[in-house]
Amino acid sequence: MGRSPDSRPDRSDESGRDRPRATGAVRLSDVAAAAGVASMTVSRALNQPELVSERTRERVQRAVIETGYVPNRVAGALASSRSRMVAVLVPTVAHSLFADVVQSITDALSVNGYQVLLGLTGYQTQDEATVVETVLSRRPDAVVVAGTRHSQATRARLKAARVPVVEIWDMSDDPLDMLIGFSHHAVGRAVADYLLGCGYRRFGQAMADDPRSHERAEGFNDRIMEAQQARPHDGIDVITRWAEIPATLVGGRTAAAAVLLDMPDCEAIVCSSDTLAMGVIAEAQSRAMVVPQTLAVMGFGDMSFAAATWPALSTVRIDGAEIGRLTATHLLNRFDGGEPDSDSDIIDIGFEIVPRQTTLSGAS
Amino acid sequence: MGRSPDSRPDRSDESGRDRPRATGAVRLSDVAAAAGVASMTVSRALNQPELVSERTRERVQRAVIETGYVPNRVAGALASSRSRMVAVLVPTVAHSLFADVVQSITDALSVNGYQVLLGLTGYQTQDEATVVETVLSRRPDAVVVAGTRHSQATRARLKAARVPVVEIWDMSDDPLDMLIGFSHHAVGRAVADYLLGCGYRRFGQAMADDPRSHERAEGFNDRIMEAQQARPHDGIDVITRWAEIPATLVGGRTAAAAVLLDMPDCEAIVCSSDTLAMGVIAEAQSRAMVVPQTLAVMGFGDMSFAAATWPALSTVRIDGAEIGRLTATHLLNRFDGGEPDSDSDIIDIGFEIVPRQTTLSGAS
DNA sequence: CAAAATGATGTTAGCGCTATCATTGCGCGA
DNA sequence: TCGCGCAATGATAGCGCTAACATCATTTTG
Repeated sequence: MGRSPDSRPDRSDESGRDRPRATGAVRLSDVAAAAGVASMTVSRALNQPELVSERTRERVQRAVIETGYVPNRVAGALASSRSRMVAVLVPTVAHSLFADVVQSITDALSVNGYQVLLGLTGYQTQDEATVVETVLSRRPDAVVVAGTRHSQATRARLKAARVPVVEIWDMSDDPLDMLIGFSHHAVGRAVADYLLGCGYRRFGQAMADDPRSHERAEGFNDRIMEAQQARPHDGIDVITRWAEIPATLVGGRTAAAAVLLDMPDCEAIVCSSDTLAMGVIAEAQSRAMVVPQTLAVMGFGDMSFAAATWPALSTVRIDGAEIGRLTATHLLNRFDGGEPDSDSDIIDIGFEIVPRQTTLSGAS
Repeated sequence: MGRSPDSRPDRSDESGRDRPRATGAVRLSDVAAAAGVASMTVSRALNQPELVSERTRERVQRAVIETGYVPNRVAGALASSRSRMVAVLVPTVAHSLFADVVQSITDALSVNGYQVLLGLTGYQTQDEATVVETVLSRRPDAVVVAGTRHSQATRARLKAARVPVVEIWDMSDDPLDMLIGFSHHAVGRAVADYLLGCGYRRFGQAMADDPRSHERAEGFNDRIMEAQQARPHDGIDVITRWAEIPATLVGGRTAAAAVLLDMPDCEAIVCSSDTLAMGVIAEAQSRAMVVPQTLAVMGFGDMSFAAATWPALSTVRIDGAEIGRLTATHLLNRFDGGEPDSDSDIIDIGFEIVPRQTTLSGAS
């Protein structure tokens, strides 16, 4: 045959490489030449060392150092259809709750040689669809995505990708695959329960206008309505005002002002984040309202500053790092051949009400 | 020839694909078959649409939708040696300063089709070397790395990678390539200057034990020593105590306690982060010391809570988002063929002292 | 002691895309 | 009318690696 099927000779004997250097980088075959073995043997020595004799392994290791070889995992991923990348899609990392999750996923996965491809979806559903398509084009071995409310297109794409998917930071009856989060609705109910228990009756909500805050607000309102029906003459009531995202102190002040305008006798304001809560406190102080005696404030997130402010902020704690750890564990299990199992693949990690000084915990 | 050199037929006419589906995913050639054109034409229609006639472009677009094609950029990256990924290496994202930078780099790059590969280096130099090697194996088109103090191995690897490198969050006389940051030493001096101007004489430092905090402490001490020499009888003095990383409130309290043990008449404590500063304030309040009358406190970072605490925290503001934006702009310029230019490729974005209520700004 | 099993290494054939060059068709000026 | 330039498209040959199978030398086994 004039043209041998081996159109790309890969002489691995000492006579050396002969394909002209295409990219300037050291390739597997260069290491192979230096070690006097075949490329495949180098590949094995690096990726499945147990299959290679000790003598060869050492020679290869020496050759790797000598040549300064850095594997090209792009090529490796293409050849093996395993990219060893996990896409993590969150609305933002400039928000310590999601940042904690990203941090702990990254930490846990990196130990096992996986890397994180970061996708920031913003708070708009249509952005999510674009980001999902973009990250899927990298053929990640798994996708972690915040939230359970996705567009039909997003769901279809994620399913078509045929990779493990973990939805986090939320609960749902109908997860795509794995689900590790908590119920925002339950948070709202629990907060209402707690504040009713403290004896408050007239509530404002200062909530960021994102889907998960909506759900917490809904849970809160549900519980309040139950209380209204149980005790119709107690004057229990709630109004909700929405703040722009991202949540800022100023947004909190504005929302608090709106609440106090429409409900001047409001006793407690519930916020969708600790940051908004700080703004609410600032607004209260600027009106010479005393927190919590005149106005109670409840945050969400238990960010690092919540315990340190004065008065210390009552809030709801979510263990984001735990979500990240569990996510990593479950993914590694799947990569390791573990089968989907709807029992253990849906985890509600719950939450914790943290009463501090911005709410009066007097018995009702 | 029995074996045509085209060992992988890619019939693009309507008769259809014939390589058996290897991975189950839709390939470029499937789209080509559906559109009745060659693979290459589809590739062009997607990546360089201006080279394709409008009629063809539309047919391809229809075929893409019809087949549900998601490009495989792993293959694309291998073929073109351009991955359209930028590696971003920071110590942590669970810290709003770095999170802001990551957020703004990601935002700015994603508009141009680039994605961020996240590498968390921790605060240890040896970890950095490993992370650098790992991310370089993905052949990113650029590397963004926090800090300028790298091991020799790291520097060598980054240089060998022959990609643009941006060092951020720091200043140096000897950058690897581009540099966008500020001088920690100058921050330390400026803080000392400011506090001396406020009339304080006896200083403690509660600093996290990381390289950049060390540099700020050094700058602070340098300025203090100058003041001592200028006014030897004023009793100007400073002691420094180190807190563990990550910086926490408790770390701040502990460091403050250590300072106050060794220098009971300390007038002002300078911290390497706002979080530590909150801890210092907490410790002061627990000792019934009044901030700022008995003890002044200075933070670093101007995190979201700094303005909202009581008393509001005096601190140093760094515009992390601006670092991210500039980084993205400079990288995109390079990708676009821009040449290195040592004048514009080294940017000191400076910082800002933000006096609030934890320091007495009385004239000295 | 032949046959089968095992361990170590090598060979081949792609993974799905794009750089590059080749080909085709068409308009246009001399 | 002929060729030239240009625009549009196609064919070919890899990018650097690994899955899968092939080979060969030992070792084990009945």
